[in-house]
Amino acid sequence: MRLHNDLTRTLEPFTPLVPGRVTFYNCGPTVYDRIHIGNARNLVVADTLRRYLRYKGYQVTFVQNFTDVDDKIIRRARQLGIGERELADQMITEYFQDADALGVERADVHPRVTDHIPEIIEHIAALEALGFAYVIPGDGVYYRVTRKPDYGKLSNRNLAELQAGARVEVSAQKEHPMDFALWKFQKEDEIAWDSPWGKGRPGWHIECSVMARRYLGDTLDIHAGGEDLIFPHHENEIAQSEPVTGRPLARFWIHNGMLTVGGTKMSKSEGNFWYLRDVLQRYSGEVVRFYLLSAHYRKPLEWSDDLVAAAKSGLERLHNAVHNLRHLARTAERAEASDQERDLLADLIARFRQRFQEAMDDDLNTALAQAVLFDLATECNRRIGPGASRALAEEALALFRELGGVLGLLGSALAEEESLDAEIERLIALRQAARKARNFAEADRIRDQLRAMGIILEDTPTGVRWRRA
RNA sequence: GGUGGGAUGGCGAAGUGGUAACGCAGCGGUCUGCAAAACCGUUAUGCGCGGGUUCGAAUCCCGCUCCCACCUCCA
Repeated sequence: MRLHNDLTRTLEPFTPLVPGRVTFYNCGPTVYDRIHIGNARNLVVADTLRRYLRYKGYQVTFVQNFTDVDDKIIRRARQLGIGERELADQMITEYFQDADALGVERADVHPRVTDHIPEIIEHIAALEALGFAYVIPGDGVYYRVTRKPDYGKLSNRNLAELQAGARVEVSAQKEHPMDFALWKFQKEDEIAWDSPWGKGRPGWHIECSVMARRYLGDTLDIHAGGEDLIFPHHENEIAQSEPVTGRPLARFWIHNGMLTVGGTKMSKSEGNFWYLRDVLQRYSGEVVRFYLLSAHYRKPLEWSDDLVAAAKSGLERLHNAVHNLRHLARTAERAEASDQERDLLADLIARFRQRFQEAMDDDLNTALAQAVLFDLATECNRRIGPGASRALAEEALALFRELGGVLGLLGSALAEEESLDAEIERLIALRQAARKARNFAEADRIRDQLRAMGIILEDTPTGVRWRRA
């Protein structure tokens, strides 16, 4: 598999440090609010990469943090009149509801900053001992960027360039404008912990350095996040980690592109964002996930209702193919596959599994992988019809399950049949009787009635088939 | 000012040297009692513009135009 490594800005063959095992850290949300659809893209991309690596046979250890203390959390908690921990707890609960809807699996560890204060202090002390930290009284402990000759290697810029375009407020007391806080001293009655430098709380970047190391070791195989985290967040993580461990923080840096609205980046500060929760009122998590994977992860992706609606139609095509196969499996008169069917199946599996893997191996080309699923659907629709054996239909379904599962899609369509309630069963039977009596007006009336109840009927050569709208 | 990314049919989106995937939308047809679903056909002689290299370029080179992101919190 090849992945685009943002550290080298090239496509590189991916191999983990320890054969067969992958350590993977994704920068998780700051839990001061519900996540928006842009956050969702990062979650889905990281989750999909994780699933694919597992599919390839790697044992993946996936860690994603919660940033549960920062300015925004403190401000929000005050507005609401609750504690920071309480707010964070609430938002973490909300987070899991949203992530679950998207089919994003739980990380192996979801560490929280406030549970790792001693390790953070220890790390800052280590930096200080190495001459990478200094105190600004009344302000905080700062990182000394000029002490790191390769500072800027991830974002591909040097201190002179950074300084030239700096929009950051330059504190008169900072040695360099790019120096950043490792520890912020307590102001007023802000939440704070004791430290050798005084009461305060961690700076933004230090948490990831510390928690990634705590759970995954000095060097991660993959560190992911949104591309807007490249600078300063990930640059600063590297700056903090590498002097202490003496090792590269991560071997592969993977960043997803931004979601856009009207061509410009979606962001909380701009206000042009949609909460995932609200989007999920209109579209299923699967539709959202499918849309988020419909473009390559490193490209910007426009978010609009029309585009998502079109994706929903496309996904329905895959669902229909699955429903067709399930109906065939259910109604098949023959259990065992014929020789001819076995050949067909072997051909389908060989071709589509390979094409799918080639797509995913090429820097996680999920758009192409989806196209493979569409082609598979067409092939199944064309070549597996009435008269097919149950074995053939079920094996084709297994292929959908395998490939769809890597993308985190099609789970519900493939799931065991929920039973219809008796009233609906009765209406379907009534309509069948009406059709048999060639009372089509009555049959159509019942079909419309069921349609209004969210049940779509389709008459096939092997009997009536229903699906949910 | 610096650093990157991008412009592909009506819409979205793959494709980085061999003659334009895939999805949506549209149109025509087959099937159907009618539908739905599905299938078949059809919709870019051309991939921002102008040059160049090559037997051959959306893909490489040069120039130009426009757009976006990052350099501040952001996924």
